[in-house]
Amino acid sequence: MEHSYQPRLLEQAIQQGWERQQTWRATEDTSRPKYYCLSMFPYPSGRLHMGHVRNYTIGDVLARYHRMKGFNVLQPMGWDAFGLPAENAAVKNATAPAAWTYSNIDYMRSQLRTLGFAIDWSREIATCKPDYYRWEQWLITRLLEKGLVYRKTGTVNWDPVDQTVLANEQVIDGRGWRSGALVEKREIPMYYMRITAYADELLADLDQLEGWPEQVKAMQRNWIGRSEGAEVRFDYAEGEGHLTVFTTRADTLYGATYVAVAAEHPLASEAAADQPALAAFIEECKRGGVAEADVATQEKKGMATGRHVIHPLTGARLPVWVANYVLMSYGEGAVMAVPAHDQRDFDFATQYGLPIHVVVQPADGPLELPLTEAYTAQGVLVNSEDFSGRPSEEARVKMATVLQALGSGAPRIQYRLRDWGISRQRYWGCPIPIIHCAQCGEVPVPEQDLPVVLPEDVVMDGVGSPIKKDAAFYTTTCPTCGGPAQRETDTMDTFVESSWYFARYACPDQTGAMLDQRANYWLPVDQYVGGIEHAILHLLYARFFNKLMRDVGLITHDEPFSRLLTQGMVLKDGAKMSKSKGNTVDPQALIEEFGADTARFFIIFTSPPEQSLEWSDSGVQGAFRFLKRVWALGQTLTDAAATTDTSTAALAAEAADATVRDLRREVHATLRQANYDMARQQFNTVASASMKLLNTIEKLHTAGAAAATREGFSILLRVLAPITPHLAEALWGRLALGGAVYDATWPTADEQALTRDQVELVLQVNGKLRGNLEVEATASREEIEALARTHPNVLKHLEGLTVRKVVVVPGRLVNLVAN
RNA sequence: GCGACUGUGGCGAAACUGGUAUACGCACGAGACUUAAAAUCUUGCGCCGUCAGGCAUGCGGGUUCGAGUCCCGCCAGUCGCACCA
Repeated sequence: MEHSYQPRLLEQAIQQGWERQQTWRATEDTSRPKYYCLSMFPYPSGRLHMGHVRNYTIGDVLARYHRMKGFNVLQPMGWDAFGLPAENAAVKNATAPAAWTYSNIDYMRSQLRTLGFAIDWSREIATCKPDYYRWEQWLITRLLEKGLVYRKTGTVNWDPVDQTVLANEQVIDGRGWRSGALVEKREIPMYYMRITAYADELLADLDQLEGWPEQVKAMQRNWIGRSEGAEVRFDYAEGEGHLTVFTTRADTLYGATYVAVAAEHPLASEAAADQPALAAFIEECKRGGVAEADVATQEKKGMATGRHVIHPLTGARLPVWVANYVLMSYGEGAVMAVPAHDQRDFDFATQYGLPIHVVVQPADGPLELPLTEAYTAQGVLVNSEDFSGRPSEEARVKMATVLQALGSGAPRIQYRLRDWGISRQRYWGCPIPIIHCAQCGEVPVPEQDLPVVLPEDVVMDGVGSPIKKDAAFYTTTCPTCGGPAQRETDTMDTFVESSWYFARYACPDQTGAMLDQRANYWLPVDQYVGGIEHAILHLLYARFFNKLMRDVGLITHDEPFSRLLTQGMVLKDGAKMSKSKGNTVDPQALIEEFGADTARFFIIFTSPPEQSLEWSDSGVQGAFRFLKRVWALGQTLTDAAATTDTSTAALAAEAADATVRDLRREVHATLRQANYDMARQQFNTVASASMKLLNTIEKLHTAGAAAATREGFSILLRVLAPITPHLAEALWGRLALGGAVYDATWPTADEQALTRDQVELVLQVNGKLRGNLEVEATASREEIEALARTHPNVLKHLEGLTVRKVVVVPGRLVNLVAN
């Protein structure tokens, strides 16, 4: 028998056993409740990083725990395999993105296997494979027919030197990352998905997601940004035409002193035609990237266009300004400015000497003039003709009605959410299944011609996408008229693949349809685990796709993820691990030195799952030390295993000893707490509990209580089974505790063992700790109070004072309030 | 700039509904075993104070018999902001 803990050998043997027995293979089974446990699939960047290890360890703990609780568990894994890094690597190493990606997948799969996750590998998918993305293309063609996919222009980052579109992360301080050239905004045609058509449902259904963190739901609500207000039409004072603005404060309409438009607004370019200074200013506004964080933090600037619009109620001529803080993508790209009641407008008006008209005042009196800041609260209207004297809320509604009667506006609901631009001008992505025909326009690729396969054997030269230069790819014939036509050469945003993979895991081998009935068995995902950085975009898009798939009749449920756990980042020296900072820890080296169980235990123990985790090499040592102690005690107990009597009678006989009884109570109290923590997903304290259990069991062992020791150890191994599955399984087998630990029943605390005759109370005088009191568990409030008043240290602190009140919290404390 | 979150010993953290602040670890000190070291085991460990006791959960207020926990206002850090995934 081997006595020292040798995790690598042990773990390999155990993993081979799982593979032989197909232990994690999941099949539909209506006799048990199902539990679909999903961790966000990785981008195959080359090697696993600690964030992956943490993510998948948390998911694995949940999967294994639920299996022991009697659930039919599915835990799949796959690869988010399209994306920009493969193109960058291809240019750098002169390889094809496909080859690089596949070799990364092979390596990372082997890494995942050494970590011992309970994954059903038979369901593995890679999104860059045609048998996956063909169904995404199929859905897009359906959505095109339904009008949920459409084409319009969108703004992108343009690098004028490299003549290419840049991702936001490739724009650094307003310059292209390779060329260093100043980036410009440019309008190009793109395909969009009409997510705004689902805005109300995406908002409303957040309320049914009880298993989601409140902060994620709050972020999604704010992102969707539903606001009720009014649209107001301003006719041009010079020439024909009008512009429309959206406002949530129609009550301040009489205070509008100018209108601001985005640099891309048609009126701006029209006015710039004969004004070189204005044209130059518009060019300046177009400099820099499209990222909202950059736009929002830049200095507020504007310039008068010389044009005016007519105020719909007063008929006044208001000047139109171009302002760099107005976004073309929100609303109509124009805002009415009310400096007296909007802080941003106030700042702008002050900067450029524009008038400030107060039209709302607090109910309790007029504002002091001149204003030093905008008055943004609600109030009572003034200087607003017939509306003067009305409260804001009432005036707002009335104003919209009056505008509507005049044909100058209407009540409107506006969303901050914009339609989802899915076109990318890149190679390594899913081809958009559309054919452009001079005769028939844009024609979806017919179902029988799908998939549109992305050629994998290409040369990346760093300038443009290979399929845009590949006539064999883009030359085709029109499916409608048979005439010569061209394929779309843009590919899709990789968020599209990750928006439905969770459903495909249910039936990855289905070649005749996107999904089949197995999806309705497994879905919705019972537990989704992934990084908080995905709180908005990925999760919103996946929710959207779930509803799209529902509405084409593929699935029946409304929401994809019933519960969500957003795990925190892995830090070292207080900073995110990254190559550039040189503070990475390689999971591979860690596993080779200490084994997967130590890595898993450390990660679970060190921080609660939702918080960031600070890496500590000595913490890893501590985890390893603990597992060695478990192993050592397990070895000792193995020898006595066969002869140990663990019957209720044997346990009762041992408990005649007060020390043993107290220790056994501690075991069950710790277990009760661990179960509570497991249920609320606070796994770090479950790991703590396993350490406390070992401490207590060692004392039981020293005390010679063989039955209680073995009972405690069998509890410990089951509590550890989800966290350190290899160690738990090996010792469970050696101690002959019956079957395999992953199929053992999850332990519950013995209520009998938890009962106690005496309880300890805390004594306080005026809220300050002054002593302790041991009383019978059955003692009454009066008895407790009487005892408390006789306690020497309490008497000392009551000297010269009169007790005014006595607070007794049963089982906890007595507080004597005196003065 | 906007939205969301976090802040407790030297360090990671615990404290369920407001009820003994610092569980469980790490680091460190002392001791045992050893020729020695490693490993292992035992033990101590918030700060100030000789004791009595006092002070401590980012900072400033408030509610309460009692606040790490609830409320208000600050400060610092982290995540997201639509073409990184």
